[in-house]
Amino acid sequence: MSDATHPAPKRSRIQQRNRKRILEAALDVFSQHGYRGSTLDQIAEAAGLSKPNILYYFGGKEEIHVTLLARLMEAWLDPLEQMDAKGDPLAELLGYIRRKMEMSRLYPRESRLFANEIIQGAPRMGGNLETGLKPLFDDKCRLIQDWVDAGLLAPVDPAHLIISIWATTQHYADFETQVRVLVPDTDAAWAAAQQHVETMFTKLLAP
Amino acid sequence: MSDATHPAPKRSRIQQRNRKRILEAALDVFSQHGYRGSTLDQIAEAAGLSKPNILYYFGGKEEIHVTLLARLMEAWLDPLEQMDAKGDPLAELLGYIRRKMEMSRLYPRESRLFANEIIQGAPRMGGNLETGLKPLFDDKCRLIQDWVDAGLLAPVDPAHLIISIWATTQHYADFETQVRVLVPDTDAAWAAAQQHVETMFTKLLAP
DNA sequence: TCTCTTTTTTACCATTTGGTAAAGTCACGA
DNA sequence: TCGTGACTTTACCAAATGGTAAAAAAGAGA
Repeated sequence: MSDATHPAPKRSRIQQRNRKRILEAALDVFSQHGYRGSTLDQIAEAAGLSKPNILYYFGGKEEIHVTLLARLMEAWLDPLEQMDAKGDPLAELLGYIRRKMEMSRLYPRESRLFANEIIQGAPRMGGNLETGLKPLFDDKCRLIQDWVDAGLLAPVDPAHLIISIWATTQHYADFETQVRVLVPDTDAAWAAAQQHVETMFTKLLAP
Repeated sequence: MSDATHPAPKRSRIQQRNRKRILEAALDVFSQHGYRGSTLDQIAEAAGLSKPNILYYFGGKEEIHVTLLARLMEAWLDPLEQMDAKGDPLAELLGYIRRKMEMSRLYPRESRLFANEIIQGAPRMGGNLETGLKPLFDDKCRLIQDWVDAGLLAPVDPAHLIISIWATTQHYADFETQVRVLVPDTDAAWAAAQQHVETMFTKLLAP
């Protein structure tokens, strides 16, 4: 999937390097201040490039943001995609939960970028929610329903199960500021958080 | 608790009415676009007042935002405060969960205002997190721990329990855009959501 | 009704910000 | 080494935005 505006299919070494730099810097800035709270100057400084130079690589502020969102969507869907119909239901779901917790710990910026966008009504996500997320979501809901029907999981509403998995796991990234105030020593706390979430869903799902 | 900048303790009828209008409009705008994404002109239009007129009632954009946050903090803490040490542990916690779900349904704008602020590092919350939230949080954590120690609840990490209650309940307000895409017919879905969340925590907490 | 205070409007302003034009500068193949 | 296309910088600009000054209008009390 290449972005809409820049036509070039092959990119020079310099382009690859600088586009990467810009996206990395933009992720930093956008995830911290939101779309409108971020300025091209901030991104430029973080990327170590001049503002006009950034606009040489991207059509504009919005294009950078949209590019980021589109790229991240893939990575975001991946853990759910991995949930396998052929595996053991409870193990598959717990694996999914573990992967999501891992993502919150390793990629909090990405999580906050999405959170910012969704909270504000996803004005720049285009149809990505409908075309990217919804089909996969529906597919996995069906899978979970099958598991429930087969008696392999306790009866549960698949849609709300997935939603509550997102809620609990992403919360640690999105509301990190709050969590840090309330639960000091974030390192040891991560283990406790992981333990808690896994226990919660194990008790919910065990048939 | 009066706000810092405006000294007047008694306010005229007109002032009361117009300050209320402004805060209501600002809640609408801020919760939808975040702090920097919102403009005084937007707020002014939503309030039906001119921009300079708004600045007659509030010292500036930031003061409006801070005032909103401070006011909402009280309402936000209330459901947790109500959790009573003398009641039945499971019933008290489920009551708390129900009140939080209710708040997400009735006051999604307030929830999103907070979410926006926290995600971006709570730059305008001052010490409200430490002085307002933390003491209550710690207090209730102790209460829950007592219940666990007394064998009235299944063993659970109190801090992460509260955090996961926040996560699951607030998610429905904060990520409403996403939920709406994935779960059509929001009316019937609310009942299912409530049911799901209550089941989840009942299974987790039943001793 | 007259006067003094409170509220509202009109006309501005300085800064910030996304974006552009055009003149360099650099890198690399011939 | 030289020319050509890819990359960078300098110098701008127009619009948006938070905020102010001061005049005008509206209330309220005597």
